[in-house]
Amino acid sequence: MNDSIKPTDSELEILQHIWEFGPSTVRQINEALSAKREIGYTTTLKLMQIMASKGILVVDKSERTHIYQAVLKQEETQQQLVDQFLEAAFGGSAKKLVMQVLGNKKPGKRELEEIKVLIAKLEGGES
Amino acid sequence: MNDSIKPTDSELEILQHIWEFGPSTVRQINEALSAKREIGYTTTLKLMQIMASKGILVVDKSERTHIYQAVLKQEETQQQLVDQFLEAAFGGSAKKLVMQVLGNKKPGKRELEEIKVLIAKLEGGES
DNA sequence: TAAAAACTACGAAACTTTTCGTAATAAATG
DNA sequence: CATTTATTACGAAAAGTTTCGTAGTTTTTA
Repeated sequence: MNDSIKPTDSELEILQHIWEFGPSTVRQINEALSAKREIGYTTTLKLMQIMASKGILVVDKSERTHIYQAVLKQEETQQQLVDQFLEAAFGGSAKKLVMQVLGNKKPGKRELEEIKVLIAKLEGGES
Repeated sequence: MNDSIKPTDSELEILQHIWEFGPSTVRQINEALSAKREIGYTTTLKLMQIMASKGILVVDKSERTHIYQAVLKQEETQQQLVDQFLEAAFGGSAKKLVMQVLGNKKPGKRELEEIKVLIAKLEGGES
């Protein structure tokens, strides 16, 4: 049931690009990564091939230029990542993580409003 | 200035024990870890020695049984971890992370209250 | 005091991740 | 059509992480 994945940091960089721009080619991703740091084309290719073999990405090979897309939805993956991070870094306490983030990253007024709305909803929809 | 560390998952398990119980011996930590998973004593020892060599832990060798403690405060380390995680998994958006955590972990009423208090403080202390 | 238990040190194996070079092939270009 | 460019496949090196065995000491125990 619990096929919890564990993308590495490099893999997350790739996922983030796919989340933002949709199914992508090796070249597109390599160009995005190259903007941030030096990385060879075949390095990116290999990373993506490994991600496919792990079942993180799925490949469309119908054309010569392969197209990679994510198997899981962004939200599913992020949820797993949050769960793992919460456990590893905050002993599982969601409250501590939220307080830490709010206290130190200081979101703007508008974002705080959205968060308050969500909290109100959570308190209203009493479980 | 920015000596950003990157503890591995094993290292975080060890840090969490030290955060909770204070400076510890290898035996104490090994017993805690052993409760969760199988791990040999010398494995734990080696991990802690490596953490010391990386500057994550500092060792008191004045007695035969060495005592290890964390170099950075829990909050400092967690802040760095949050920063890195935010960047790697949520493209740096604190709001998205908070919304995701609140939405899926559903903290209890009391915890939500604490969070609201913090938000009120953040909104009051207008920047 | 002899044997057992507790510790540290150290090397190295097994894995994983990251990186890239080389080769083979297909497509585009001059 | 010959050459350059784009693409995938593959192997392997380099670096980092995790694991543990063995050896050498010191301490405790029978």
